[in-house]
Amino acid sequence: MAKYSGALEAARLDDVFGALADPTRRSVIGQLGRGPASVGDLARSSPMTLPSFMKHIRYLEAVGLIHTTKEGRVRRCALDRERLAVVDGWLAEQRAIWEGRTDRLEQFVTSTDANDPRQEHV
Amino acid sequence: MAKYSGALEAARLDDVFGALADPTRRSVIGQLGRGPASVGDLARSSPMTLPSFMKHIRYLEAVGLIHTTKEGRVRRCALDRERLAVVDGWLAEQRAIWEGRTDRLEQFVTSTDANDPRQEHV
DNA sequence: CCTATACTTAGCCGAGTGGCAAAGTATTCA
DNA sequence: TGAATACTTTGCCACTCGGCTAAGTATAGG
Repeated sequence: MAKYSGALEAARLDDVFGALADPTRRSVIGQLGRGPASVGDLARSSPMTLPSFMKHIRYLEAVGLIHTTKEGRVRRCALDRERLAVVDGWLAEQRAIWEGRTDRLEQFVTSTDANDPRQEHV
Repeated sequence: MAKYSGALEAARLDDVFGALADPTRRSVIGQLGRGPASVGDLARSSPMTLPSFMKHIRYLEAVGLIHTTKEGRVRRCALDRERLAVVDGWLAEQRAIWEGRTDRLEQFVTSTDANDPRQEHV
């Protein structure tokens, strides 16, 4: 789960990409894309035991891709779409590099330290 | 590095997302986006030892994000952009699930607005 | 031929991931 | 009240990851 001190955006990328690197977690994201659901609902489509499944839920929550609330004995999960934007941002940045323009789009998308005159690669 | 038997696409997603979950590897991809480079060139921007760095190179190569060739005593690395398309594909799939029609990057990145009746949070 | 360069191989290590089973807690329902 | 439901906690385990050092191999250059 990557513990950076300064590079916030990089830490988020580590976390989010790491979260997406697992089929169970991607499946959860896919299901929550259709609307909120309880842990039990989500777990039903997975072959693993509940404690194991819960680890994935907590991982996703820690990373900020989902958030959960307890309602009675049920834990309801919902997607936090905006966290996925860092992926789009990174991809856009790469395309900007390929196309030789290291400027506006990238600046906009990775808006963590916008007052930093680009200079870090190599 | 996930070894699936049937689910090819899922395995690729595991691998590619896994590859992107590391800052050293993302940095390599970023550098190679500007053109091919030797292992030494790439490693120079990283604080780690060469053997450690090489592991990342081999990881990226195994996943299909880069390919390398040996020229004399130098190993030249180059980016395989098309492998990154699986990420685009997955994101598009998610967007299709929760928005149904939006596919413009800028709009997605900026879309923290919720004019969609299906979601109450965010 | 000798040396510097550019990896490469081998082996070790601590931390983290991803899974399990068993037992516990808190609600809900009859 | 008592039982079923829906997690939750605890503890264990195998394996991978990401880093290291040390030593080896293969060119390139002088």
